[in-house]
Amino acid sequence: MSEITKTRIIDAAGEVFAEKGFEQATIREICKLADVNLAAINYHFGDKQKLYIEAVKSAHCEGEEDEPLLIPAEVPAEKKLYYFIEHMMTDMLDRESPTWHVELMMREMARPTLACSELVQSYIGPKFSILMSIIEEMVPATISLSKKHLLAFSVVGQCLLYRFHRPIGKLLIGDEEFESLFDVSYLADHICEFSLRGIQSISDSQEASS
Amino acid sequence: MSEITKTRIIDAAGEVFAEKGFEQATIREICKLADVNLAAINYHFGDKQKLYIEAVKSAHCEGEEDEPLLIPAEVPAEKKLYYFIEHMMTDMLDRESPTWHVELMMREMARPTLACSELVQSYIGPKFSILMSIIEEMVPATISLSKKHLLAFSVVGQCLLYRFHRPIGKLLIGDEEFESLFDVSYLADHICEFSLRGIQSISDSQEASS
DNA sequence: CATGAATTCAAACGTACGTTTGAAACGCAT
DNA sequence: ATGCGTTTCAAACGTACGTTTGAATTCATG
Repeated sequence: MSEITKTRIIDAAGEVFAEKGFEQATIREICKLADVNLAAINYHFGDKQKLYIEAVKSAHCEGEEDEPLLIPAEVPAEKKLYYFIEHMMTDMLDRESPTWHVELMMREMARPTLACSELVQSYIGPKFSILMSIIEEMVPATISLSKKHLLAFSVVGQCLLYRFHRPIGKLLIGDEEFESLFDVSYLADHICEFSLRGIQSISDSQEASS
Repeated sequence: MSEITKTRIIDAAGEVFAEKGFEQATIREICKLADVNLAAINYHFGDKQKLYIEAVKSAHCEGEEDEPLLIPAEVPAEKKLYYFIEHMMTDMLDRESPTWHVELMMREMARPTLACSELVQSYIGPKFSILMSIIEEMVPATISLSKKHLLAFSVVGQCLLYRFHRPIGKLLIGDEEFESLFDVSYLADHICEFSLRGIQSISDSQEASS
């Protein structure tokens, strides 16, 4: 029963894969970090690829419980939207050095591999469904599903920018200025207010045309 | 005078770097595509890294002239915003297989390397400035620069989502549904309308508090 | 304690990569 | 045609990688 070896390898692999990506990570570095022999990866997982998939799986199994997104049903939809955005931004940004679980999932989002579809199914999909149901509370029932998808994408697009294009942002407006914006609740406030009006706008124009 | 060799190499390099990224691209593949000898890269550029930087440079020098963004000064700011968004979306999405110039710049945005700062300075920066000046036409002068930056980020965040997270989108809502949304002017319409209200919202709340 | 399967280990294999080399081919002024 | 700097070429070098191997070790079970 050497499950402890397997988990040590997965932890080390998650860390290294998160930092360097699949191709740039080497099993030698992973094994050194896990303090196991080189051949252990082949023995326990088969090859590098299978280890990677296990690491991604582990990323969204362990990571999810961090602070689950539980939104009280009785609050108005506007407040739910704020909770959602704030939770998403916290997950992505609010750590000194984010745990490899998040980092690895973000990497998988940026450049999907085989492990991606499962990640979408068991992690991203459920979150997206929550957002969709919040949006559905705010728009008339007559609005088409496509329009609601666009609204959801507009919300998450604003959030993801700060995760995926941070270096560009710093180069664009300067390090200090950009970092000074980088307060989760400040950003969440902005995105939420911006989006609330946008959502109203679309549902207004839909009602007018129906 | 073997400038033609250099340009053949840069073209091939741009293509391969765009498709596979810096690390995954091999100079052997580049040389084969360019139909030059292996040693040509070292002779003309020094090493792989310097070739990459030259390729990125070339990407935003040649690529820029495609269809320059010229917005007539007399149209209302709302229309300027639409032009901007539509131009950005067209650049990023509206090609069967996008020219390597765009692809390479997008790759550099997703994971910046040494070549990034120059890309920001000479390509992204100017575009961002245009967006900022459009926003400045729409908000009261009293609004802070930070708030205007947030507004600009909200606009481009919505646009970039469709470029960088297309595979996720397809997995989330289904291939056909997602691709059916993928019409540049339809998306630009949505993002523009969504953003116009968002921008108004922020400037309203600013005026109320000032 | 003895036995056999499960696990670990050091070492090596084969391959692919970026880079270097030294000679050959070319272009061009004399 | 001769000589010389520039450019191309086939071949090799050194290194790092994923993977494999077969022996050594550990461990549970009888």
